[in-house]
Amino acid sequence: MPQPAPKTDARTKLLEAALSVVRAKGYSATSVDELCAAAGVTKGAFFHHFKGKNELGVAAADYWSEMTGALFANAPYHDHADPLDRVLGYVAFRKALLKGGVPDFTCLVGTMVQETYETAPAIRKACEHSITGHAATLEADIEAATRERNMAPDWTAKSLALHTQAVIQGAFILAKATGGAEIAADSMDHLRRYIEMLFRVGTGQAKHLTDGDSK
Amino acid sequence: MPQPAPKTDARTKLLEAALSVVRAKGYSATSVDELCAAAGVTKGAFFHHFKGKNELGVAAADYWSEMTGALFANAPYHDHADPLDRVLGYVAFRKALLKGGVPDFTCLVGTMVQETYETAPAIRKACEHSITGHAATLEADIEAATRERNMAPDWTAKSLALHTQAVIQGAFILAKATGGAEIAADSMDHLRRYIEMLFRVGTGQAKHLTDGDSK
DNA sequence: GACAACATACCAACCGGTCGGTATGTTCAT
DNA sequence: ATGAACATACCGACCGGTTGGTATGTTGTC
Repeated sequence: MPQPAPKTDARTKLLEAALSVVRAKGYSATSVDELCAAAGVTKGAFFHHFKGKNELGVAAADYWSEMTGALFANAPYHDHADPLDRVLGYVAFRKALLKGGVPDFTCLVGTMVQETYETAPAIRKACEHSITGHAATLEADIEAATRERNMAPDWTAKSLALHTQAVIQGAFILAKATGGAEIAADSMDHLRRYIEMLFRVGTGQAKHLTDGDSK
Repeated sequence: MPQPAPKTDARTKLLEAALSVVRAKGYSATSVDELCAAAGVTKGAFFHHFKGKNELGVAAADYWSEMTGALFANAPYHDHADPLDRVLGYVAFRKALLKGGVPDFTCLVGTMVQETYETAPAIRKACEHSITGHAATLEADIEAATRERNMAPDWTAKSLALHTQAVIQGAFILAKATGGAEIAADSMDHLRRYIEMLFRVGTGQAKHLTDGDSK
């Protein structure tokens, strides 16, 4: 009673509900009523916290950035000394995340931006920020890995970081199309192989790892 | 003799309208009324040709397969003698297609499957068929390229063919998120580089041929 | 008693889908 | 060759449910 209990408030419950419902049904097909029902709150609570559905969309994208940001920040792949191992560890971590049903491991902002990129600029921007912000966490390690090896590649660390996101997002689409994660896992294997090759046979004057395989 | 009407019928006009409207707004956000208005037909015509919205979704995916199938079948990259050149030519062709506004070059079935994979199994299946069918047109060339070089890779032609689709679909998502095609083009460059490296063309050394790095 | 955090009741617009109807063939026995 | 019987393509008013959104409480806390 004197202590305000740490109960989850309606806003958080709505955002949490948005994560699961929108990932399963898409943004447009998710109604406000449905969101309220899933969150166990009423419509009044919804419009108390959000001006409208689109504002919830933006908030959900931001919330997603927060959640996934924490997940990846605390992931063990950062412990590697070699920045390249951190990058490869990231890809392995992404692959390990492919568990459970398709809606459980796919990306909220990747789903949302497809539906809203032309019709809801605010949501598009929030999704862009989420994806590019996440890619940016890889960029430093990629950059460090090239510098450590005195490479002068004809690609930028930024473009490779974004490419990993493209592969991952595309893998999710294939998973949704086939109804399973297997193809997505295969694609991430190809991504891992690509990165390994980039840092072994530099395009240009770079050279690396004269002895055998890493495993 | 009595020729069947040479005018475009309502069904085709509706499918054509679906391609552009759905790619811009998504499937769920596209209403039947809107589709009819864009096609210049009435609602009666719509429900004469399609049992419901979902049946149009399936027909649109099939129509998309038909249209893109013809586009790629007639594309010039098939003329290369070396199957690897055909694969690389395909990637270059996909990159060259990144012109105009984002809704103009993105993929209908990739967009639709994200919204419907859980709620409309028939559409999901049609989209899966469209993507895997398109990937299959690459598989033979990839297979031939490996055989021609006596390679025994630890990846399959099928998985690489599907990986190209993952990269392309993911590139579209990034294009939608950023509002431009530049990042998508960069990602396709990475894909081209990956395939080149897999087959050790360009600056790479073809040291692996009988090197025994396969399983 | 002011204010935030919710709940309840309600609305107008819009949604997918239905339905009775028309215009234009096509078929085929007469 | 005609005309009844039937089929196809399309029209647009209409229906009931759902939508995002609003207006107005109620409740607990400072």
